[in-house]
Amino acid sequence: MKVAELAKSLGTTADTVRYYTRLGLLKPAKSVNGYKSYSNKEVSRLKFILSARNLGFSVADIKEIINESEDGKSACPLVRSLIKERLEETEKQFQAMLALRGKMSSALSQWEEMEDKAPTANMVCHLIENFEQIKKA
Amino acid sequence: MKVAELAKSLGTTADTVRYYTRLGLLKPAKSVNGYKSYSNKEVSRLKFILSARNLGFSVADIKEIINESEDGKSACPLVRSLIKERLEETEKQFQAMLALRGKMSSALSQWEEMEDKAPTANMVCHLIENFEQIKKA
DNA sequence: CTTAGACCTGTGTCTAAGACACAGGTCAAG
DNA sequence: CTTGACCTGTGTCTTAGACACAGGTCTAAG
Repeated sequence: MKVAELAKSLGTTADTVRYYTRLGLLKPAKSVNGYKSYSNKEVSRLKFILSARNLGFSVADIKEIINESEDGKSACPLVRSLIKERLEETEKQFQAMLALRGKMSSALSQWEEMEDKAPTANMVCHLIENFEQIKKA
Repeated sequence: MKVAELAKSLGTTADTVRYYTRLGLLKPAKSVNGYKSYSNKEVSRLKFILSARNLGFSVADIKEIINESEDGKSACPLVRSLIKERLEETEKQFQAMLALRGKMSSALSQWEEMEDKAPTANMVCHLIENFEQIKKA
């Protein structure tokens, strides 16, 4: 199997496959013509990687998980611990985005009814420089 | 004013100031000793940049805004149009994070009551490989 | 057999927004 | 003058791939 075939068969891109290969997550054999040749084992390996990415694991996490399992150990405890970390991070980012979204949409609606002003020596744009979020009552 | 002084006075880092300087958003004079020397104008300029970043504008956006204002034009229309774009992006990311968060927390709770398993030839971790999100009723 | 064109490949570079490392410069105290 | 503390500019690193590109491969036509 060539790079593009593998990629298409699992709905991803050749670049992604190459990237995982570069990191050593996939270990294709060398074909006679120098092309990388992926076996069925690589297919299920890639399937695993894509599932894990989809669940929020980083590529580094996945590398760690694979290493553990290649030592014959159960990766389950590691997997549980990693997802706990990632979930916390996601929660933080989620809250940050929530706040940002509120700020932005508040700014947008304020600005729609404010006039344009030309810049001055110490003011680039009064919309931004005078914006203060209205506190919730 | 030296880099670190400027940074501290506005609650940011010297690296950030250097970064904006590298991009040409700040234009310090050269001090005799080769150090960059920031004036009061730079202070308000940096204040503007930080406000804009805080509102979700990218550094590239800010560069564009500043360029507009340095041409003497009002940047307000550009600012309104840019924030609309950024807000849409933020909304998309927000929804993505919402979904991811749900998936992750669902996985975590499922996995807490599942047993560990050793890896097999075609399975790295059954927790991940067998995970399927429970559809909402 | 040869050639043209389409498609594929591996490698190297680029992205955002700074953080970090590091060799060397500056400055005040002794 | 020297020591040490702090500061500086420059260059490299980060994520997870996307993109560019020179060149190789393969199929069909001549």
